[in-house]
Amino acid sequence: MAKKKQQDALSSEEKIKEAARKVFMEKGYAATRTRDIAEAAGMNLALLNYYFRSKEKLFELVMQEKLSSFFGLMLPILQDPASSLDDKMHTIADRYISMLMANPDLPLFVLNAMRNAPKKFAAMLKGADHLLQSAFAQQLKERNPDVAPEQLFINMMSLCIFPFAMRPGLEVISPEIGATFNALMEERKKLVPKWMRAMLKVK
Amino acid sequence: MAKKKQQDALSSEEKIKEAARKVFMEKGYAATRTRDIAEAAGMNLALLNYYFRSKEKLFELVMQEKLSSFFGLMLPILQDPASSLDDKMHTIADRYISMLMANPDLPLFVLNAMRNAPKKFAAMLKGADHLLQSAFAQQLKERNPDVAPEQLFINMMSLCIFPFAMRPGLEVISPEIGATFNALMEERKKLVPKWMRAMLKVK
DNA sequence: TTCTAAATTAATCATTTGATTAAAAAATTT
DNA sequence: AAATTTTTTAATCAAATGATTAATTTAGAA
Repeated sequence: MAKKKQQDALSSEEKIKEAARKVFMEKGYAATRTRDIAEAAGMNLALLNYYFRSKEKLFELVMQEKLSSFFGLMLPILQDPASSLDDKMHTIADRYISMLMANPDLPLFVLNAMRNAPKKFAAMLKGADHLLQSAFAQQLKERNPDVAPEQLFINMMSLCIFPFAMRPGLEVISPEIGATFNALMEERKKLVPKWMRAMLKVK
Repeated sequence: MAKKKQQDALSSEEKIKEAARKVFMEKGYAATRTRDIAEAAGMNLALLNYYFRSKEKLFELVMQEKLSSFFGLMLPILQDPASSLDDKMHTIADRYISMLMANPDLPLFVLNAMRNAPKKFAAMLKGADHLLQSAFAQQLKERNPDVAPEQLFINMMSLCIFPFAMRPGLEVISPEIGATFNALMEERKKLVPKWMRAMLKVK
C-alpha cells in the first residue's frame, strides 16, 4: 500500500530527473529551459518546482551525480596501495574509456561544471586524499623520480578523456577519426597504458 | 577628416567587440546577456544591435576569431613538408602551450563551440587539407607504421590542451598543481615532444 | 465510504531578455 | 553656417523564462 504510492511518486520524480540529465548534458545549464525538461519528461511544467523547488536545485542534483560518477571511478584506484602502478594505469584507461564511450557528453559537462562551480566541486571531494598523498603518486615517483608525479597524472587523464571532449573537432579535421572513433577508443584501452609506460622512462 | 571618423567608429565598435570577447569567453553564449557586454564595454545597450545587429552575430564574430586563432596555429605546421617531425612536435608544443598560458579560457570555449556549432566549424576549415593528407601524418606513419597517425595526433593535442581545460579540477585534486601550474606548463613545452618521441616507439 | 493528503494541471505572474524606437547629440558634408 | 548623416541615448516593447497559484484529480488513511 504505502509501497505502491512510493513507487508512483518516485516514478514521476524519476522521469523528471531522467529528462533533466538528458537535457542538461546536451545543452548545459543556461541554455536549458525548464520547459525543455518538462517536455522531455512528458510532464507538466509546474512539477519541476513541485518536486525539485527550482531549476538550479535540479541542476545541482544532476551535476553532483555526474561529478561523482566521473571522479568516483578514479580516486579509489589512485589510493589503493595493493595494486601495482601498471595495474592502476591499465584499470584507469580501461574503465574511463569504457565509461566515456557510454557517456560521450560527460567530459564537456564535467569540464564546464568544474569551471562554473569550483566551490561545489571542491566541497564534493572534501574527504578525498590529495593526489600527492596517493599510492599512485608514490608509485610514479618511484618509477621516475625526475618528473613530477602531477605531470604523469595529467598525462594519464589527458590521454583518456580529451579525445571525447574534442571529438566534434577531430571529426572535422579528420573524417577518418569520425568514421572509426569507437574503434580508435577501444584500441586506446590497450595503448594508453603502453604509452604511459614509455613516458615513464623519459627524463 | 574621413580618417578621423573612421577611427572613432572603430573605436566604439572595437570597445564592444573587446567586451564581447571577454564576457563570451567567461560565460559562454547562453549565460551572457547583452547587458553584460554593454556594461563591460561602458556603452549603451542599444549599440550592440546598432553595430552588430544581434547577440548571435556578435557571438559568431568572436567565435570565428577564437577558432581561427586556435586552429590557425596548428594547420600550417602540420602541412609544412619542409620541417621534420621532431620540429613539428616541438613547435606545436611550444606554441600551443604559450598561447594557452596567455588565453587559459580558450580550450573550453573552443570545445563548447565545436560541440554547439559543428557546421560553422566545418565551414571554417573548408579549405584545409585533411589530417591524413598532411606532412605530419606521413611523418608519423614513417616513424611508426604500426599505430594509426590519428592516435598520435590525438595524443599530441591531448597533452598540450587538456591540462588547461581541466585546470579547475586539477587544482582541487591536487593543490600542488594549482600552486605551480604555470611552471608545470613551461616544463611541458620541453617534455611533451620527449613524451611524443617515447610514444612513437610503442608498438 | 468519507476524509485527507499528495500529485497533477492549466493559467497566470513577475521578472528578465534581446531587440526596437524616437529623440537628441555629434560628426560630417555641402 | 546649414543641411545631412551617423552615433548615442533612454525609454519602451514583445516575447521568453522560472516560478507561483488555485483548482482538480488521484491516492492513501481512517
